[in-house]
Amino acid sequence: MMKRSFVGKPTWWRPATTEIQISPIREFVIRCSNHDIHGAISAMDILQTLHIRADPLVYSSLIKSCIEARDIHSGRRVHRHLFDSDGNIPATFLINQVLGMYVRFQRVEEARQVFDVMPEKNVVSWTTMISAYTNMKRGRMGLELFVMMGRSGVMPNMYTFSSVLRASDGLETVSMIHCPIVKVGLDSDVFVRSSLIDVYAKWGDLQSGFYVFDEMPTRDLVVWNSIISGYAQDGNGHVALDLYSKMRRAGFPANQGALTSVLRACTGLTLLEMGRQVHTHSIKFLTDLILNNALLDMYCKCGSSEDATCLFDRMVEKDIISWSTMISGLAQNGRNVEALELFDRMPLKPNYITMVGVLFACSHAGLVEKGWRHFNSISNPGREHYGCMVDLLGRAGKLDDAVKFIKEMNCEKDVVIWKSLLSSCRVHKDVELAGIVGRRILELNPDEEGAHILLSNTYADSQQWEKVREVRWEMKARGVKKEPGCSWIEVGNRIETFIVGGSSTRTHQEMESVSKEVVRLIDRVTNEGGYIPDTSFVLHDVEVEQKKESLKYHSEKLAVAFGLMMLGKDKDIRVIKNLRICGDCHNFVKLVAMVERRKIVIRDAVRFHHFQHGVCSCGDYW
DNA sequence: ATAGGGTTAG
Repeated sequence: MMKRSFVGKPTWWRPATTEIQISPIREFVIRCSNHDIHGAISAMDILQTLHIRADPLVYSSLIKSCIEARDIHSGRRVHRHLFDSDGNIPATFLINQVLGMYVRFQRVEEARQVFDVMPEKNVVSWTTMISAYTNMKRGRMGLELFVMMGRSGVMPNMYTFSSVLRASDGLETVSMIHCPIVKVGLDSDVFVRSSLIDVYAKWGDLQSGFYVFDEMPTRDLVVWNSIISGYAQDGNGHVALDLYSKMRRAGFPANQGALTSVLRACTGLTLLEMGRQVHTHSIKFLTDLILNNALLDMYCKCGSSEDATCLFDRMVEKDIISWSTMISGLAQNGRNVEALELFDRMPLKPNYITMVGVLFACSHAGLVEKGWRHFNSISNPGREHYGCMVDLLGRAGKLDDAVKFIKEMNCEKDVVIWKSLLSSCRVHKDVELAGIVGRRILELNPDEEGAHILLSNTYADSQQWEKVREVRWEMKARGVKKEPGCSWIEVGNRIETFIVGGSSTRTHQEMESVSKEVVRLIDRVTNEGGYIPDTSFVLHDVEVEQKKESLKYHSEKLAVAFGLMMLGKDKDIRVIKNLRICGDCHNFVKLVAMVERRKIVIRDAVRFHHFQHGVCSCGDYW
């Protein structure tokens, strides 16, 4: 009798590859993967011991489930399965899915390892890696991969371009990427366009960004917001607001992103009333963290820390930006102690920016000891932190300590640091040190306007008119111009601007009545508040009467007078000034707030002054 | 299977 001989395993035990035989298991795996990943993977283990290769859909479904369940361990098991089963190389699209999974789990290096050994990389593989790197702020690597991709002969698509644009490190790179986009006609894609607009704006070429925007046949909300936020961030709030209303007229609804950009524009322009209006539109998005943070910042920077506090207390979710915004916002509004208390209550780890706000609060509250303690708690202090400390020591009159600190500090001694010291020299009338520091600044940057002014002011304080003339002459020779004092106030839906001695938005006649109001106020505070003009703030060597005359027309006085004339009794007067408020105006406004029984808020170049009942929130320490 | 915009200091 012939014996039947078997070679290897019996035929019925052969790896089954047909759809019919595996389909029950496949269905089991897919069904499991929705609620029980471990069970599903165990089923895969069984398949493997049976030498049954699951079909791609099974893997695809499993990977998706792992991502959804945020289960990286199971993800790794599926990954191993994919490559272990009998040496076959998985389909590229499956490996791409594995890449995507690791990227989602923030494991770019793991993704990279898989990517590097992929035999066939397609557009998706490359794009997944490039966008992973750009999202992790590793743009350099993203660009490198983009170049490698080109060399490997794979054509980028719109997905690739919109990702790689965000990795660009300067205008040169942007235009280098822009060229091929135009060449292959991918600039019609809205994603590519919004990336282009954003990245042009980011590197300071808003004009090119606007050009990309302007020639678009079809736009969507994101494209609109890209250009709006570009202008808002560039400090061009008026253009941003104008574009926003155009967007609304074009029929687009205001979503979170758009409202956030509009708020930023309001913040930049210090438009509190408009900001409030935006707030009412924002209640639809009550829980949007970014929008809330923008609102906090708007209220703080528009001088209403009360509104900011109220919103902050109601916010369900707060991140480090919310806390940092509130801390420095309170400090900018003279609520330094509260700022520091808030910092003590903060449940999150402070970052670089948080500590800038904390030190700012210490320096404006004159808390030297506390400032030192906080400074020493920073593990890796940077330029801004050193700057705050110089400010802190200088303001407190510890000029020697400030000099010592600068000498010993482990960071570049730039113009900002020296300017901070120079302004302390002026406050504490140290003419000698001012001369040295001023010269130092002008060596670093001969066209530094602020240093010239500070220096000449310091000399003027101590009546060294010869030196004042010297500095003024040097400014003239260098063509350095003093920025004229300028104040503005929001009345109705308009902004009224006042420059020294006049107005840029009112007629001559209207100015006459504003001047009359200033005179009336001066009389009133002189009689009822004992106001004496402090002519030491007039910096030219002229007769006393002439000095008094010139003080009258400081822009902040005009703006305050205008506000009192135009706004209802129940409204606070809110004025913004481009330079620092002068000492005479500071005293004057304190008295006006008292005799007129009004709350007056002036934001100068550095911070807010809240005047009420004859005192200022800064405690005259500024 | 891969893509775009919005928030804190200076």
